Amino acid sequence: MNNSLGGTGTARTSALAEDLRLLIGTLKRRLREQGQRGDHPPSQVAVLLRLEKDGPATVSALARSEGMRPQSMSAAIAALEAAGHVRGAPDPDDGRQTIISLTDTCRERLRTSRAARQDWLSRTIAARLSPQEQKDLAAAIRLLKRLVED
Amino acid sequence: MNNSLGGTGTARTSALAEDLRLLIGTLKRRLREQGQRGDHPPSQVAVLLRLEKDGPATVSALARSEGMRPQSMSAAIAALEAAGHVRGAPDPDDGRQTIISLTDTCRERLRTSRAARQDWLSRTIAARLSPQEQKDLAAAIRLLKRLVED
DNA sequence: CTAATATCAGGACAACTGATATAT
DNA sequence: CATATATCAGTTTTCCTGATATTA
Repeated sequence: MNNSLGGTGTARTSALAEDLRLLIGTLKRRLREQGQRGDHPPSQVAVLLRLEKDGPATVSALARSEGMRPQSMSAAIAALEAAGHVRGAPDPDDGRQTIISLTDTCRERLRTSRAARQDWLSRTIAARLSPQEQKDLAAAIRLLKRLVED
Repeated sequence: MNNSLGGTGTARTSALAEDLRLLIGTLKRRLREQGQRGDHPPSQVAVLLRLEKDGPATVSALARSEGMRPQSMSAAIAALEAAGHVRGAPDPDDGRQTIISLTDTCRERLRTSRAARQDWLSRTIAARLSPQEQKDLAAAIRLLKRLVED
């Protein structure tokens, strides 16, 4: 809280933070390069991930979750439905709503794409770090998790 | 290279990779939440970062770097110029070209925005990790850098 | 004359706002 | 009747392709 760079930590903490920030950017980029998603816009991919994580939902609920207008979400859902990634079914209890859910095909594609990214990282860790270094990395991950808690 | 999950590493390596992948995603998200960029589209922000990193360049060179058409880059540059973020000057040696460079104001904004993200991370490290844990983290960062080399 | 640079014109797409039909 | 859901219509933005003027 007294170095000249305006931070609240020591100079060594600042250097550590810069190293970590740049490293996170690079790792994220490398992960993204593996196992490409389909050619849908990011917002549509986000909808698929949301459906996978939270289960079936209505158009309006999805729009709220993704910070989009319901009209835009309708169009996005229509595109995803045309591509066979989601399916709509009328809600038996509320005739206004349509329940959107992932198709099994899409669920499998998401799993495969995730596995591709995961496998690259897994292979790289196995190839470049010794068993002891892997233990050290596991310990470091516990430290890093503390940084994002709460 | 013989576990049932189809990976090439051991089960423990796979678990490590999954932990790390999720952690990277969360850290990246937290960093992004700090110090928001202006309301320019991502491709225009990318142009600013490119100019900051590599120095002044022509419209065509920028278009090649960012994987855009020169016509689209022209429009992007016009928007950035209207916002006072870049400035164009004719090339004295080649009358066809216009050299695009960052304004001092923009360079300062980029620095400030980066510092905001950096400071959050720096403060969090200082607040949540003991000096010994910070040393451990520095060692772990050296390990992680090996994963992205080459 | 050929190649490179930048721009003008028009189109496609994904987000937006406003208005409307249907169901609770 | 008031509220919520979904959609129809039109606009804005950002990318694209095709064609053109200028300079090397």
